[in-house]
Amino acid sequence: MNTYKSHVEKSECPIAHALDVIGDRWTLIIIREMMFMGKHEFGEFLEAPEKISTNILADRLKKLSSLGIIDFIEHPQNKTKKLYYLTDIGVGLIDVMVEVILWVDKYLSTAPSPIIENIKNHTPEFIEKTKKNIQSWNEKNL
Amino acid sequence: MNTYKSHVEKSECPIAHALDVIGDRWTLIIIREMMFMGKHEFGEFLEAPEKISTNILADRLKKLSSLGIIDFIEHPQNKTKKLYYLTDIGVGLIDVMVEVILWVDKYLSTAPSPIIENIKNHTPEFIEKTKKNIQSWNEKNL
DNA sequence: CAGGATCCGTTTCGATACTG
DNA sequence: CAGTATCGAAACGGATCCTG
Repeated sequence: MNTYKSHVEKSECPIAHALDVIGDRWTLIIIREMMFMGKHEFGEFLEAPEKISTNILADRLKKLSSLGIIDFIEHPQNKTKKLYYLTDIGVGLIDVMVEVILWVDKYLSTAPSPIIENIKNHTPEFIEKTKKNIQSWNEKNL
Repeated sequence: MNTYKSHVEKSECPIAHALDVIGDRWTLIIIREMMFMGKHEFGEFLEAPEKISTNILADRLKKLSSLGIIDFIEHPQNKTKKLYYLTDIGVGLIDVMVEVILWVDKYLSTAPSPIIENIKNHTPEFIEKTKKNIQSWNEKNL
């Protein structure tokens, strides 16, 4: 046994600051739904296969807002609704999310799917396309 | 309001399969300590600044083992100790971890640090160096 | 009727004391 | 010193209620 000298010095690894976002199942699910599924409404998030419950969803939406990762506006046609959307900080998480997808595919590989093939072979294009989708929604609605 | 047609079809986004690993604060901390700090022992993980408690640590080490992300051997000098190490699947998470680091730096920016500058400007080299460190430990000890 | 707050039974977490 | 047992605290799921 022989511990190598780490090339990263103590407390210089800032992953800690992301633990509240990345290290939480529900925030990740919400971000996934917004980022890749184009969802914006409370009721849409409830439809995610993980069956998030309403109190948890409300809590995490608040948390993500206070962290500056998402924000919301009033629904233009329905005063009782809000439209949640990713801020630039939130959109910035796409690189993390894509790496997660690639990792799952590479090592935990579930059934092969054409969309994963596409993401794998055209990663930058996929990221750009996703960002464009998000931004075009923002331009129309904000 | 105008929901764009998502380019990712329902249930084709496999992030779900990573939620147990990525969506858990403590597993992420353990992986960080192994990956970047070169830690291998139970007692070393306890020294992380997040102050993981012993039962949670034991639980997560078990969980990570059962997921195939880490494995362990008996300590060569001390029968009561185990040496935990990242498997190939675990090492494969480095791209995710690095993206998290870059995201934190870009958007949540804490104090600027030289090591982050280094990671930012030489990302592939940093990844390679980290992998090499891990692999050289593995070669010596497994 | 939709968002989301509240209440409550159950599960999980985590700090600490403890064991080998 | 690695790992377990215990037990109070917190999170969760689900139903229900409230408000606009």
